[in-house]
Amino acid sequence: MSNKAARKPQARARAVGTHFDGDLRRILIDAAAQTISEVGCDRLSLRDVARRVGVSHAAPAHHFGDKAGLLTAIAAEGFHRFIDHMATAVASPAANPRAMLIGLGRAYAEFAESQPGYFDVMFRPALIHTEDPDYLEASDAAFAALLAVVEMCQRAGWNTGGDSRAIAAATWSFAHGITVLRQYGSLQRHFPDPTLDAVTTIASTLLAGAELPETTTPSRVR
Amino acid sequence: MSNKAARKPQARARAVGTHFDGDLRRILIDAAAQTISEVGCDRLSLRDVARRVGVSHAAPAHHFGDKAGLLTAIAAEGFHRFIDHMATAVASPAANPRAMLIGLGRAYAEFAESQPGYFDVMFRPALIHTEDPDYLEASDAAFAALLAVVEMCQRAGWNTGGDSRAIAAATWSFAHGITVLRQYGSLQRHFPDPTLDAVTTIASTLLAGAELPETTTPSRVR
DNA sequence: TGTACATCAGTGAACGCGCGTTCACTGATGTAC
DNA sequence: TGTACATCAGTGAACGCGCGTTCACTGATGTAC
Repeated sequence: MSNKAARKPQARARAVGTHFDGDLRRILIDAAAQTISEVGCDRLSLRDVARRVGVSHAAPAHHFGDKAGLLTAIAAEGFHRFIDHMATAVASPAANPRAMLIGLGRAYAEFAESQPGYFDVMFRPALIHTEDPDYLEASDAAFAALLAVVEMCQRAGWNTGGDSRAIAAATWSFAHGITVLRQYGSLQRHFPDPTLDAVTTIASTLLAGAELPETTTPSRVR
Repeated sequence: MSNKAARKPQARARAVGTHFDGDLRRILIDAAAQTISEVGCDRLSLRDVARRVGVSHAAPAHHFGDKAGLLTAIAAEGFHRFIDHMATAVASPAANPRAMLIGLGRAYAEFAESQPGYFDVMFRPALIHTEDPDYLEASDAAFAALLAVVEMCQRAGWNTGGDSRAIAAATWSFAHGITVLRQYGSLQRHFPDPTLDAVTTIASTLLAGAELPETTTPSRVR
């Protein structure tokens, strides 16, 4: 038995078994993500997922232990997909660090839009087993990937004095904020363009705004 | 009958009645917000709220129609409290527009931290009656207040060429992202300082980072 | 090749639970006359 | 001042529902001998 297998023995279902040849785990995750994209995290039920897949309602519990176990597996899978999506965005040519960071924000919003079932679970710690090693590993890898991009931008001469972790946290926060407010429809209400171009505009706008006078005192409103 | 009363006749319970003299509506909202801060939006039940207040389980439905009605009332009340909180933050002296915007982000995170029961409902459109006039009015007023601050900063010479609505959307997004990632614990995991000072640092960092070279091409990672 | 056994994915019946909503009602209060 | 009536906040019993979890089980497969 290898160290890796000893460390997470139940991480992947073995491709042997009776009715589904070990695929049921993955099938259940896919179906659950699809269900979440339709009805939201909160209305997901194990019985509904089982019904969609066509297995008994006890099957999901058999694979994931409990409901939080299924959601945890979805979140971990979501972070892996997220990392892949981000890597694609960063790999495409960007003229400069600003364009790259803006592209990252855009990719973030794209991911949330194209895979809402996964995205919604990734940031709902109350619903999952946050101490699950697979989940933590995937979540940390996502942050590490973002950090790598930030450091690449710094090596290109951007914001060289800043703490890269703080910059990464700021970038993540900004992208996350745009994305979820967009999902909620809050941004659309006040900023009519509903397309991803709006994200680009918004991101550019805040970055542009940073070039502000340091010493002027603004006049009071009313 | 005044126009205002005609416009929203059911907006406030009249201070007449039998057992609670019309206060039960407010008491239920407070208790529900408290409950949400303890167990989260999703686990709120009308019966639990009624139990805490000490009334029959049918009383909340009597006042709010249904569960979404109660949550809608909480969201509207939350936006009103939010506006008050922001107004206080903006009223305190700020040396320049950047400090003012950072203070706004800090106030945003403070509000979410001090009144989580309200904050959590304000951005959960799936759970409320989003077409409710009170809710829409309160939500719009909050955005208008933010817009006023942005325009004040612009009048002080900051980012004068930017579209004020886009800037406001960007500011809101950034503050929202920091706030919810902090709530989830995602930021704490990668950026250890758990205090509000971290918010200030993060906000400053992104704004500082905007002063980036426009034409440099970053080197590829790996 | 054949037999016996171990494994384990998936079953389906049963459980107890808390929920939202409905509805006929009670009883205190305000008001018209 | 007294009477009759309308209003309406809050009651409590009853409903049907879908849920998560448990558990003894079935039956297909892999493996040891």
